[in-house]
Amino acid sequence: MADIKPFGKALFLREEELRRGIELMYFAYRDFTGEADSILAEQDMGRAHHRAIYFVGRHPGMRVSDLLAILNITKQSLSRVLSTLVTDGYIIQKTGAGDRRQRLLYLTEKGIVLEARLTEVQGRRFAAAYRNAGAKAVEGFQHVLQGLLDAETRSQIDRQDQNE
Amino acid sequence: MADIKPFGKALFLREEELRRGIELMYFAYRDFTGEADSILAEQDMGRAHHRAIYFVGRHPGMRVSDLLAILNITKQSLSRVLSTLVTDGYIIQKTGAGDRRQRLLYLTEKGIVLEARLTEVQGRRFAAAYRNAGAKAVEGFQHVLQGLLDAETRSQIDRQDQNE
DNA sequence: GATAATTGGTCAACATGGCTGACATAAAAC
DNA sequence: GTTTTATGTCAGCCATGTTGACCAATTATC
Repeated sequence: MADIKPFGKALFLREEELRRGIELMYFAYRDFTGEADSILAEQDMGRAHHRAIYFVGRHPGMRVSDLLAILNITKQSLSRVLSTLVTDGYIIQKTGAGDRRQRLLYLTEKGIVLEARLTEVQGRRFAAAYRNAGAKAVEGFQHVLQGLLDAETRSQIDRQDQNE
Repeated sequence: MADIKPFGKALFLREEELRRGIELMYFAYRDFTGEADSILAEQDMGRAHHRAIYFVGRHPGMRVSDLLAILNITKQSLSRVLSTLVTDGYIIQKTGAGDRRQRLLYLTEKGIVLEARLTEVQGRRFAAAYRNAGAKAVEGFQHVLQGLLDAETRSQIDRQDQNE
C-alpha cells in the first residue's frame, strides 16, 4: 500500500489516515459507552443488559430469536441477562398470540424509564457531536459507518428499516 | 434516510436520527473488530493483546505508564497481557537510558509482523468504507467521532499529535 | 545521605459477559 | 404421531475488566 503519489484523489487513503480512523473508532466507542456504563453499574447491570433493554425498547413485542439475531450472541449468554431483567421487572414476556411457543418481549414501565435515561445520555452526546459537526458531516459519518459493517449486518439493518 | 424535512434546519437532531447513530456505532464497532478478533484467536490472544501491540507499534519506546494512560485500564489488567506478550516474544522491554526505572516498550520482529497483519485487515475495511463514501464523508466521519470523545481523551490525542 | 516519591510489577479475589455442550419442554408443522 | 421449532437451563471455561495489598529499584528532595 505504498501510495506515494503526491497528487491524485486517493491521497486520503494513506496509512496515517487509516490509523487515525482505527484509533478514533476505538476511543469514540469507549467514551460513547462510558456514561451509560456508569448508570448501569448503579443498577448492578452491565452493557449486555443495556443492549437487551435498548433493542426491546426499539422493537416492542419482538421474539427472543429476533433479539438473538440482532445481538449475534448465544442464547445462553442472552438468557443470563434476560432472566435477570425479567426478574427485576424491566422486561415482561408475553406468550405469542398466534404461536404460543414465542415469548414476546416488552419493556415494563420501569424498563421504559431506564431505557429512556440511558438513551438520553447517549443521545445527548450524539446530538452535541452532530450539532458541532453539521448536517453534511453527519451524513458522511453514517455513510462511513455503514461501510464498516459486515454484509450480513447491513442486510439485517435494511430488512428492519423496511418493516417500519 | 427518509429526508422529508419540509423546513427547519435542526430537524436531523430528532430522536430517530440519534438512535440511528447509536445503533450504527454499536454494529460498526462490532464488525470492525471481528476480523482482527479471529486472527488473534488463532494466536490465543484477545482484544487486549491487540491494543497493547497496536499502541506500542504506534509509539515505539513508550513507557508503561504512557500505555496505561492511553488504554485507561489498571496496571494489573495491562500486566496480564503485557507479560504474556513479552514471554511470547512480541514485545521487548528496554530499561530507560535516562531514567532506569522505566521499561520502554518496543515490538520485536514477530510483533511487527503481527501488528502489520492486524492493522492491515482493519485498514482494508476502513479503506473500502472511505473509498466508497468519499473524502468529504471521511472528513465528516472524523469530525463526528471527535465530537463523541470525552474532553480528556480529546486533549490526550491532541497532545500526542503535537509530539510527532 | 536519609527520606520520600515515582515507576513498574505481583499476588489474590471478584464480576461481567462471551463461549461450548448437553439436555428439557411446550407448541407447531408435517 | 413423529419431527421440528422456540425457548430455557445447568455446568463449566475463558478473557478482561476491577479492587486492595504489598514490594523493589530508582530517582528526587530536604
